Amino acid sequence: MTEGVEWALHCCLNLAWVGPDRAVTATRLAAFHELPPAYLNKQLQPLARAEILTSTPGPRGGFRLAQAPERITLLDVVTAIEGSTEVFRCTEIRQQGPLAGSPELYRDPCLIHAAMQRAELAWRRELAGQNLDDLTVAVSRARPGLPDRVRRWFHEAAG
Amino acid sequence: MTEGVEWALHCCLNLAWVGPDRAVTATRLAAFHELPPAYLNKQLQPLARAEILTSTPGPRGGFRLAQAPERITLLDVVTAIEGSTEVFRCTEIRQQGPLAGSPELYRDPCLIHAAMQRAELAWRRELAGQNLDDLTVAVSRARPGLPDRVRRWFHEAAG
DNA sequence: GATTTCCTACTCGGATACGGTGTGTCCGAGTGAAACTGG
DNA sequence: CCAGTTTCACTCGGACACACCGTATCCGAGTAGGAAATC
Repeated sequence: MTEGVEWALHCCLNLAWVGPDRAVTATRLAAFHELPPAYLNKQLQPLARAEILTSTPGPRGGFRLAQAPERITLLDVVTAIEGSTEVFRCTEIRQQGPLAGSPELYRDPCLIHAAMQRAELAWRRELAGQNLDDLTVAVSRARPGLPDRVRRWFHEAAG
Repeated sequence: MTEGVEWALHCCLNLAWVGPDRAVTATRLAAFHELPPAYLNKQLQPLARAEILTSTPGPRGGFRLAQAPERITLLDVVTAIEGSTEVFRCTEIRQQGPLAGSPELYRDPCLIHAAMQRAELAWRRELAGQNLDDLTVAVSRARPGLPDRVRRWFHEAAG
């Protein structure tokens, strides 16, 4: 899995602290975790295309959450970065070889593929069951003072 | 995910049909699905290291299942090929940046990491819940005649 | 004919190239705010 | 003082290199079986 997923999740969480009123530039989001700014910008763009973030160019521009945190699931972020293709790619090799008959025999799904799909479905279900708001709640419980400090840091020197 | 996982699963299934009495060469396993023989051999080696298969060199050598099919789970095969590292790599970027304090503050786990771990655990649990024997049973139900034909093909011209 | 020796073909196993994708960087198009000018 | 215009710094967005890992191939080490030679 791409490390862009990790960056995107942390950035979404930070944007959740800041709130939708103020836009945060990719450079500033990168500075918060010491990430390469241009590359982070590149990673955030699929999130904007997926309508998880909104991006505004120009001065006082930047990124902000496009929806309420409770409406953005972890699955949304992951699929935005990694794409919606299954991680296990079934190339249907069962249809190749000396014993492979006519393609009509293979209308029923490949059972190995099906088994992997079940596992992947469980993974997706778990990811879809948690949203950004759950994360903010959990973090504010584990680190009561942190959210305000983060919010203040993003407000300061931002304009 | 590597396509080697798909190959390994199909090969393990075929070896389950053949049974542990006879060894099957990588070349013959490859021919059954029209795969590049040398590369398939390379993919089967981690399975041998993981003691899922046993490999014997020399004439009449090849691969065979090292354990009973019901003792080999899909998770075993996947981790043998892909490794046991988590697919989501937490690089602890929360510890980097201007607001990152001393490392002692980060003894509690990264909550984003924890959330991804939960999803991955669900995935692993689903994979561990199915073994090779389940697959053979399912296939023999969906395609009653297939197992015997596969068995015969691997027996013929093999010695 | 039995036994020992040698040889040969066969198999896995690791070492060696190639290509694609993730990683990282740079520059241009567009925008909004601020400054300047004129009334 | 205020409105209109111009300028300009700032931001995203996509185009351009680099590196690593998955893909693919080849050759050597080791082995088992059989053939040949010997007793």
